[in-house]
Amino acid sequence: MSRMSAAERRPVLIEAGVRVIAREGIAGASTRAIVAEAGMSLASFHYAFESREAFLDELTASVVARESQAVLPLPEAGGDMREVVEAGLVRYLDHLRADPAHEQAMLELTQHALRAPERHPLAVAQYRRYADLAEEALTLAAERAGATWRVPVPEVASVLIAFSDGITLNWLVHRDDRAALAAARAAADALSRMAAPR
Amino acid sequence: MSRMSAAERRPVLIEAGVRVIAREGIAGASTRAIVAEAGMSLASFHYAFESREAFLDELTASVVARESQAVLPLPEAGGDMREVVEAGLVRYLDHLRADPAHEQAMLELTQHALRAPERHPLAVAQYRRYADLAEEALTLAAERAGATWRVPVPEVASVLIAFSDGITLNWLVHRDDRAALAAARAAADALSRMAAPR
DNA sequence: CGCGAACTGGGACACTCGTCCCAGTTCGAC
DNA sequence: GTCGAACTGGGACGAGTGTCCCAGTTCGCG
Repeated sequence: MSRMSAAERRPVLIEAGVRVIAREGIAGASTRAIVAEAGMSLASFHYAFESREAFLDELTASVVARESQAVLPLPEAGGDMREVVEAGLVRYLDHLRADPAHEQAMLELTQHALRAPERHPLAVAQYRRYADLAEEALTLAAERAGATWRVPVPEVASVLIAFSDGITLNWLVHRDDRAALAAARAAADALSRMAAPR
Repeated sequence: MSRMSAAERRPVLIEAGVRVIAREGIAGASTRAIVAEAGMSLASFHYAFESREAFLDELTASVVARESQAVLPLPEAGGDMREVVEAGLVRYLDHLRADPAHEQAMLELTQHALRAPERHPLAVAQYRRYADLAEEALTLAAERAGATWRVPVPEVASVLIAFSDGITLNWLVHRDDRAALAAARAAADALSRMAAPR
């Protein structure tokens, strides 16, 4: 590997790590597998990162930070709240179908963070980010639909995230687009009932 | 370890395996950790099971097979469909709160099964079992509420499972009972709208 | 009682893992 | 150009892994 500063190396390793985890899971993401994917030597890894755990923590944080293209911007669908929310969920489903490995990797990172108490804040931060995105999307949706949320937006967002997670997990198991769409429709229905026309 | 036939040993090892996975995750469920938990020697493990993977497969199947106390029987709540479904979900939440490690273990087993194509059928079977339970519960709920499902029950079940999964995952991250209840209420609302009074 | 099959414990194997070390190379600053 | 710091590759380490082997023990059956 040509010369490269530790600071430049970190993002390269993280990209490689994301690819390996998507392909093989966290269990398969050994330091050796990661440096092989990145095309560098093992020593470079521990020159750039203190440990594999520290690497995984930074990877999680970094991948979560840019988790935004999935839902936003909302597709420009008109209609009432139900339709707008459903369009948003359908858009998310498209994203999921386009890159299932990525979403599966996110799930695995969550579970990995859940396993050790000292990593729990990472999982919370991950979901904090999801919540921010969801709130933004929901506010936008209310604007589009000309409605207001009767329930505080953060609470609506929390329900939206729970629904998306469940739909994701089920789609990963069955790869059943119809079922996912049906669930998305039901979710949109439930969510839209937390809003009232303005 | 006192003398024991391979056939008797298998369930004992599986119980031990479930405890280890709940405590330490699949990654921590080494053959040595499992036999230590079961109080037997390493050789007994491979006398009873061909390999660790075969063991995990059988463990998954066995644990899924008896996954039923969580939802059924439905608590005897009267009321309309929304109330009955909500009561069922609340009951599931109680079960989740009582033994989070178990639900987390189930999630990990699903993801483990999703990782290798040859184990994918196991994940599907796991969800097939969930679907059966959900269908049973939904049919019972319709009876209780004196209503009928306007949508085929299997489809309602699939939505119910997606919602429960999502609520579970989010509760495992945040341990936020209020948020889980809010999501359960929203889910019950959406589901009940797939039924009509008889 | 005897005998063959079933089961046992302990040790060993080949391997992978995260991490570390160290002698070399390459760079930027002076 | 020199020099010190930054970076490199390769090899080694100790620990942990799944699996296997084998000499012993124990049991049920005849």
